[in-house]
Amino acid sequence: MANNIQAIRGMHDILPERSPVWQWLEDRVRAVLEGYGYREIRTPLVEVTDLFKRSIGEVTDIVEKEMYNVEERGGEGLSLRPEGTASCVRAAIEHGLLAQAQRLWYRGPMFRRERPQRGRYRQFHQVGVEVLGIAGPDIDLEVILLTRRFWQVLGLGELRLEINSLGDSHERARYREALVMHLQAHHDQLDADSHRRLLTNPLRVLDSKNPDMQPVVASAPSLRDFLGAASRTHFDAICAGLDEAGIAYSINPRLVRGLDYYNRTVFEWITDALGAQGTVCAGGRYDTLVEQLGGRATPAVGFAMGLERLIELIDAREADALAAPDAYLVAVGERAQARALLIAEDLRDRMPTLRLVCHCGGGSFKSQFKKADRSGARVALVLGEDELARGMIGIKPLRANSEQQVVSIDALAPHLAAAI
RNA sequence: GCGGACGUAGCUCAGUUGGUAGAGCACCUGGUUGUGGCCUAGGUGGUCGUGGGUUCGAUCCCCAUCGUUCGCCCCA
Repeated sequence: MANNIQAIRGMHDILPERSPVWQWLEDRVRAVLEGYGYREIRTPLVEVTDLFKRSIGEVTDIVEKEMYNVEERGGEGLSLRPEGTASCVRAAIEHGLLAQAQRLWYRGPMFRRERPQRGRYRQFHQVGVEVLGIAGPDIDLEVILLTRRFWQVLGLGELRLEINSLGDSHERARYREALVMHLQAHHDQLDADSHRRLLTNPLRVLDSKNPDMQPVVASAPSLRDFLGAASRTHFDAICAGLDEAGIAYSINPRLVRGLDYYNRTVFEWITDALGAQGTVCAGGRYDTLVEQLGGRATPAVGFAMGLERLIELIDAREADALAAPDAYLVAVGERAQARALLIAEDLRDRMPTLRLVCHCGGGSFKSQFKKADRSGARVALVLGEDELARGMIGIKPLRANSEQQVVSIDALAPHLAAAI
């Protein structure tokens, strides 16, 4: 291990043993998104640093200390994307997508130079959705319904939904002032983190996990009291919709956001199974972002979910079973091995969807059968020198206790089709 | 970024009050078996994360470093 190069901190390989779950997750998620008419958008992993400064916010941790910046000779600063929304909006503006409403989704790796922990990695993967150009609360609701369907399809229980409204930017600004005043009045009761947050993101103080902070937090003014009629109506409509759809949720007035661009609706799906990194999916409305990035004012809602966190909640058995090959071709003896490759090719020609592993590299019947078992294949095709001499090949069900069937090599395909 | 824990074969771990290490699973070979699944005999495989220090001698002590992990911070 001494001089070996290893993957860098917080960035991990997904090994073949694990990839079936990833593929299963990605396939199912994609199927749901297509079922709602969302279309995939793929954007570069690298963007001009300024894009993230202007969208996420200059004073956020992400921008201040967690971005991977890359140098380009004589050019402007570039960064590995720490999230997906900014790129989507940039692309939508750049290519005139905003002429009509857009339901977009994306997936891929994101990069944040944080201290790694379970559920928090320096390269991690998100699937996200961005709906651009629809203002009403019905689309907020659709997006939440969509996420609930994810959990149904993925077999996840035990996720709870928390929602809140941040109001529009004016309401939020007024609240922020009131909150800062309150916090300053109790300055001596704040812990070090909260002192810092007072300057950077005062709303975050409400989120404090320090029990000593609870009195100050509890006596703070409530954001809800600062919402205007329009914001309230919007929020109430969503709550009513959730009720009708039978989605349990709790309104968490302290649910705020680390990213600057959110307004009105914010929501999070949370699990207790992952310790400190329990938020599996989070999103909300960001009606001012498009304009902020130079596009014409366009309402927007979206969310992102962390795939590593979801993977931890998924039972991998079904995925592993789906990933197994249909058949495993066992061939013992030099001539049989050489012939096996050709037989396998012929089968793949005749059965385009067949998943067939042809054993290579020799070995005894015993060792080859062992591998066939491991592969999860339903049947083994058995080709020994004696079978080969007679132009025959064996079809033997694995796992089940049934008899080997010996058929002519020329007539193998239909027999194999019947056996799997 | 802050504080704590951990780092021994591919995997899960045991162990040495300091004298260069073991088990189970996996892998390879053989026996038994109706050519694999059970059972059984044997074998390969580790400079005990890395670098330095203390010591006659360190995997076990000390320091540093890298990595993982728990909480904080942050967030998906």
